[in-house]
Amino acid sequence: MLSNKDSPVSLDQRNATRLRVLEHIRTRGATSRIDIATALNTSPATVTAATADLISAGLIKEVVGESKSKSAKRGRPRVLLQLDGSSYFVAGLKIARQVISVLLVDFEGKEVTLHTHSLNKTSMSPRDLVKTIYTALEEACSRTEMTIGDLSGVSIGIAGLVDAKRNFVHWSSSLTERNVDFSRLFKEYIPCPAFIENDANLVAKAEQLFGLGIGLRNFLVVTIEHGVGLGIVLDGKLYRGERGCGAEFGHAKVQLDGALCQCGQRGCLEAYVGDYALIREMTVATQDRKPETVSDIHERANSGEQMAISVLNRAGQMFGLGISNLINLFDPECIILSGAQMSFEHLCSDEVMDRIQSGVANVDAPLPDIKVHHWGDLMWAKGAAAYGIEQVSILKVKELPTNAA
Amino acid sequence: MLSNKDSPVSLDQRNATRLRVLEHIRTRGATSRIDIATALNTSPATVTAATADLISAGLIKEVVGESKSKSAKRGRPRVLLQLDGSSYFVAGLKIARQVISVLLVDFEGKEVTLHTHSLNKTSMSPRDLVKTIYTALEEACSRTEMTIGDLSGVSIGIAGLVDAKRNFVHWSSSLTERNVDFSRLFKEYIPCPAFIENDANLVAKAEQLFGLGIGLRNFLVVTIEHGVGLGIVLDGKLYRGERGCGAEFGHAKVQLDGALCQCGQRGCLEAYVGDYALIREMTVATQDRKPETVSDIHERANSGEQMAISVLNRAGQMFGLGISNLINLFDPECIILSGAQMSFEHLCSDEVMDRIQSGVANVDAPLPDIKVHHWGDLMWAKGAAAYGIEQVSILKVKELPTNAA
DNA sequence: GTTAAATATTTTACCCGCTGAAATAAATAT
DNA sequence: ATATTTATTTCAGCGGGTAAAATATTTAAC
Repeated sequence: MLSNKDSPVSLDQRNATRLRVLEHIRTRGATSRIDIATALNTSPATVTAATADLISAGLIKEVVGESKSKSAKRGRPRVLLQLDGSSYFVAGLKIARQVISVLLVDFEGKEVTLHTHSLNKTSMSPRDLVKTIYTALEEACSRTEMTIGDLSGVSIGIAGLVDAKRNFVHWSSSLTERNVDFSRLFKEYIPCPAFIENDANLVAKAEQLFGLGIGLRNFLVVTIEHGVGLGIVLDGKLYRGERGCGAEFGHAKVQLDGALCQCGQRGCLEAYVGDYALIREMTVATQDRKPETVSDIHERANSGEQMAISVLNRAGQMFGLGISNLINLFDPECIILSGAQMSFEHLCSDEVMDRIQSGVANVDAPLPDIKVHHWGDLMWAKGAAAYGIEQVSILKVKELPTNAA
Repeated sequence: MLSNKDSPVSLDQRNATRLRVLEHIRTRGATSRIDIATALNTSPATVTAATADLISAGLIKEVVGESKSKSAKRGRPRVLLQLDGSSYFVAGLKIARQVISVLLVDFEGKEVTLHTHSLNKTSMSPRDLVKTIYTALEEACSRTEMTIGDLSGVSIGIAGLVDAKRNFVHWSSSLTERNVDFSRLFKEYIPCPAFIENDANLVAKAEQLFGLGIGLRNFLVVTIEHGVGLGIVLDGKLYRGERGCGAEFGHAKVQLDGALCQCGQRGCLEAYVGDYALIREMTVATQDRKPETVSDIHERANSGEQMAISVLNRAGQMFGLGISNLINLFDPECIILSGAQMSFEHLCSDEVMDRIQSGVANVDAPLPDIKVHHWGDLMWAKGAAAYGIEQVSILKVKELPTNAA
C-alpha cells in the first residue's frame, strides 16, 4: 500500500490557488466564477473546485445581483461570489503614544466597533503591554455581542523596528525593553493567533486591500504623522528586509551631520519633517509663542508669518528630496502619501512635487503616480485589521481539508 | 482524442525545476544527484529526470572525481555532475567611454578570449553602436576558432537607464539618442539572442554567479568607477523597478541643492564621489596642478597634501551616508562594494565604515556584511557574460522537449 | 408555449510532474 | 563469493490542473 502522506508541494500549490481566488474576490468584489477563471488565467473547473472549498470554509458566499462586467443578453446568468464577512472577526490594534485603538472588523473589513483605551504611560514593559492589549480587547468586545474567544485573529501595529515574521520587536518607543519576542507573550495572554507589525507596513497593507493600492504590485506607502514611516510592497508582498527592519525611511539621512533626531543620530529625514521637529524649530525661532501642533504652524503660515512659512517650506524640500530618492531606487508604479490628519498639506504642495520631479533621474517615461490619501483617524487600526484579515485568510485556507469532503 | 497541447502551468513547473537544478550545479560546482535532491528538498527521482534532460541538452555532464561532501566508505559511489562548458559560448560586452571590451566565455564562465575595440567617439547613434558591436564581436571571434554564428548569446552592459526586459535604453551617455529600442536592431545585426542591461546590474549578476554573492538571496552591489552604480538582488532576482530604471543610486540626492552633477541635477551622490567630481574639486582648489586620475589624488593624499585628504574624506563621508541609507531601506544580507581599479580605498576606510554604522537605525542585530571586491579590469565584461549565461540557460531549458526522447 | 441558442457551471476522463517504494547498480567489508 | 551499503533508476500512483462533455439556466425566436 502506498503512502497517503500529503506531499507538501501539492498541498501548497492548491492552497496557493485557493488564496489567489480569495484575494481576487477580495480586491474585485462580487465576481462570477467565469470572470475569476479569465482574470487568473486558469480553467473554470479549477475555479469551481477552489470556490467550493472557500464556500465550505465560510470565507466566501454566493450572492444574487448584477454582474459588473459585460452582462450577457442570453444564457445562464453568472453567479456572483463575494466575501462572507459574517464567519470570522478580526481585531486591529494600533499602539499610539497616549492611546490604544481597537478596531473590530468582520472578514470583509467592515467596522463592527471601535474602542479607544487610554494609556497613562507612553511606554511600558512587554508583559504590561500585552496585558493592556488584552484589557483593551475585552473592553472592545464588551461593546458588542462578541467575546475575545470569537476573534479569529488579533493584529497589532506599533511604531519601531519589528520583525513581523517572528513577532519580534527590535525596538519601539512604546516599550521599555529592546529585543522582545512577543510570540510567547501572545500565547500566554491572547486566545487566538496574534501578529505584530510595524505600523507603516500595516498602512501599506490597508492601501493594498482597501485603499489606493488595490491591484498594484509594486508601490510604496509613506505615512506621515508623528514621524515618517514607509511600507514597501514589491510583487504584491510587503518587503521587510533580511532582519525584518528594512523600510526605515524616517531615519534616512538627508543631510550630512544635520539636525539632531529623536533617535540620537543626525540628519534624519524625520528630524526635518516630523511634527516634533517642526515644533522644535518654531520654538527656537519664536520663543514666546510655542506652537502646540503642526496645525498651529499651518495657521500661522496661512496668516503670513514668515518664520512658519520658512519652517514648513524647508520640511517640504527635505521631504521631496527623500521621495525622489525613493523613486530613484525603487522606480515604483505609485507612491501613496498616507496621513490620518490634515496637517501635511505642506508635504503635498506644488513646490514639493517640483522638488521630487527635479530629483528623479530623468527618463522620457511618466513619473510614478504620487497619490495623497487622507484617511480618517482609523488609518492605523484599519491597517492592522487588513493585515489580520490577510493572515487569518492564510490560516483558514491552510486548515481546509486536503480531499473534498 | 484528447488534446495534446502542453498545459503552460505544467511546462513552466518542470522547467522551473530544471532551472533550479542547473542553478544549483552552477553555484555549488560538481555535485551528485543525491546531494541536489537533498539541497533542493525534492526527490531523487525528480533529480534523475531533470539531470537527464540537462545532460541531453549539453548543459551539464557527468564527471569523475571525489565528492566534496561526506564521502561514504561503502556503497555505490556518487556520480558528480558539473556544468558542461563546451556546448555553448557566450559573449559579454561592456560599452565604456573609450572602448568596447568583448569577453568570450564558455558556459562555465571560463574565458575563451578577450578583445578590446577602441572607440573614437564617446557616444554614437544606436545603429552605429550595434554595427560597432558586431565588428568587435567579429574581431574577438577571429582570435579563436569560432565565428559569430557559434555564439549562443550576446550580452551587453552599458551605463545609463536601461529597461532590460524590453532591451530598451531610456538614456545612456554612450548614445546620441534617447529612448532606443534595441530589440529590432539586434535582430537586424546580431545572429543570436542579444541582451542589453545596465552595467551595475550586470556586475550584480557576476557577484551572484561567480563572486561574493554566491548563495545569497538579498544583497546589494555598489559599483565604483567613473560613476556610482547599484544592482539590487532581492529573492535571488535582479530588482529593476516598474519602468526598468530603478536602482539609480549614483543620482540619489545626498545634499539639498548641492554640487552640480553631470546629469544636470544638484546634490547627487555621484557629484561628490564620482572620479570626475574629485578631479573637479582638486582642480578648483589647486589650479596649477590638475590631477589626471583619482590615483593621483590618492598619491597626493598619501604624501600629506591637506587638500587631497580633505577631498577624499568628504567623498567618503557622503558615500557612507548613501550606504547607510541603502541599509536603512533594504536591510540586505550583504552589501558588496565592487570596483575594477584600486582607486577606491578612500570609500572603504574605517572612517567610512564608522559613518555607515552611525547612520544605520540601531538594532541589536549585526549589521549587514559589507564586503569589498577588487575585481580585475574584466569586471564589467564578466558581469555581461554572467547575465548572458543566465539568459541562455533559460532559453536552452525552454527549448527542451516536453516528453523524454 | 415550445424549441433553439447562448452562456455559466459542474462533471468526467485524462495529462503532467512529482513522489515513495522497489528494483537495479556499483562500490566495500567480510 | 557473498553480504552490506549507498546511489541511481524505474515504476505505479497521487494530486492538482485541464479540455471536453454534460448539465443548468437563461433569453430569443417562432
